[in-house]
Amino acid sequence: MNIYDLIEQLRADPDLAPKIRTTTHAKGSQIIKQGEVCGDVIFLRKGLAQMSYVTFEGKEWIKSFFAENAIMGARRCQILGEPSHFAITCLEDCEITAVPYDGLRKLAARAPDLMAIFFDFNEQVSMRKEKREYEFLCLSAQDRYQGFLEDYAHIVPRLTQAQIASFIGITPIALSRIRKRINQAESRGVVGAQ
Amino acid sequence: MNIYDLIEQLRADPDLAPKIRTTTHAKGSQIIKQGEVCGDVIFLRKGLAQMSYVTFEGKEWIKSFFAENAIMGARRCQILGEPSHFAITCLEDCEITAVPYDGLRKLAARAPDLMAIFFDFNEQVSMRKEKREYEFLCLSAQDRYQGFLEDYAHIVPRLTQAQIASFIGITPIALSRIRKRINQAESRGVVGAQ
DNA sequence: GACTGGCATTAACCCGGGTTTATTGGGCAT
DNA sequence: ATGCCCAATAAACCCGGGTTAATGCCAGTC
Repeated sequence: MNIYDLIEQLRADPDLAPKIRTTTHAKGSQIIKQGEVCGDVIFLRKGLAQMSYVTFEGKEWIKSFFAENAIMGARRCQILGEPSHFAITCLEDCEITAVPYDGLRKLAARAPDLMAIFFDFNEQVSMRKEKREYEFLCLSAQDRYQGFLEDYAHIVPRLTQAQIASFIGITPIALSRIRKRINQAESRGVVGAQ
Repeated sequence: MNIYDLIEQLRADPDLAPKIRTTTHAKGSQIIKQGEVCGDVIFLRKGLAQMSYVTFEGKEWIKSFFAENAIMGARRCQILGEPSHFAITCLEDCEITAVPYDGLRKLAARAPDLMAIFFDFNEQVSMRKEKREYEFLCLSAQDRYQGFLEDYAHIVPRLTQAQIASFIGITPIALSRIRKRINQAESRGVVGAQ
């Protein structure tokens, strides 16, 4: 199910339709700011975005990337109405459609097929988070990096090393060292083509 | 909503009722083994259990603890029918009620209030996982330990240091060093009662 | 009381990653 | 071509946590 069909389905509801807004955001701007409340479910039509925490010391740790056709939101705001612990920032110019969560939740209560879609969506998110927990618990930084290159191959070309490092939980310097190690291992291990 | 009421509600369904089994498991035994398929949703009536990964090198990393009145299961098995990446092990003698996920899922599709319960349950799990991701990304081992003591105060007395260490992603030796640091800081900082 | 096994702690050593600072090199505007 | 900015790399140093092995400390049990 792509988000365009889903948004069409939401627009069909007369209560919800007037609350649905489509907007554009320039690269670098923030769709949700850390510490603010935003109860919207955000459908990313175009562009690339990240969710990230900024710590007291001013360091930024990226918790997720989102590309075209993704669904984002701050669960904490949606469910509890409390301020978001993280920000959503545009890494490229973005086009989004925002739908208030409570309206969506009410509609879903009346529309079992919609509830099922979000139920399945939650399951997908759960499984991604489970994998990420596994990687932090059991894998080294190098293993996490190599796993990232595979899993996110489609967006890797659009990211900087610093962004990738922040996502796997290390500094850009440490990532640079890891890349060096990998290159050295490869040049030692691989016999030249001729 | 406690699990006893929920189980009663599930038993009311004639299709599902015969598939519901209540069993006991001795301390140390495994309810789900790593690498095996178990599509059950497991209601923990009594006892204490853990979910954990065992790596190639034989090290065990604990991903969650569950006490009385908790709901557990391997999402991967339930949703995809694939082998579980982790095991569920009893830390005390346990009494559980197991319900097949697909039956539950079908019933939920017909019973919106049940779907809503599981939807909310998923939201709770999502928020816990989000917190855990934050802790691994942004906090030091010491901060994670002190956070654990607060969040899990009710089960801390039932756990060993090694289990706590495994949960926060360090070795028991490292945890012992952290505890020493904390004690020293306290004895320096706190003025005696008299 | 002596033996045993499991848990927690300690010490000694090593290594990966953080920190700081400096260098390189590629885009891009003027 | 020049100068600027930023991403990426490199070098030097430090520290937290892993590893191994030894010690202390109970609680059972015979």
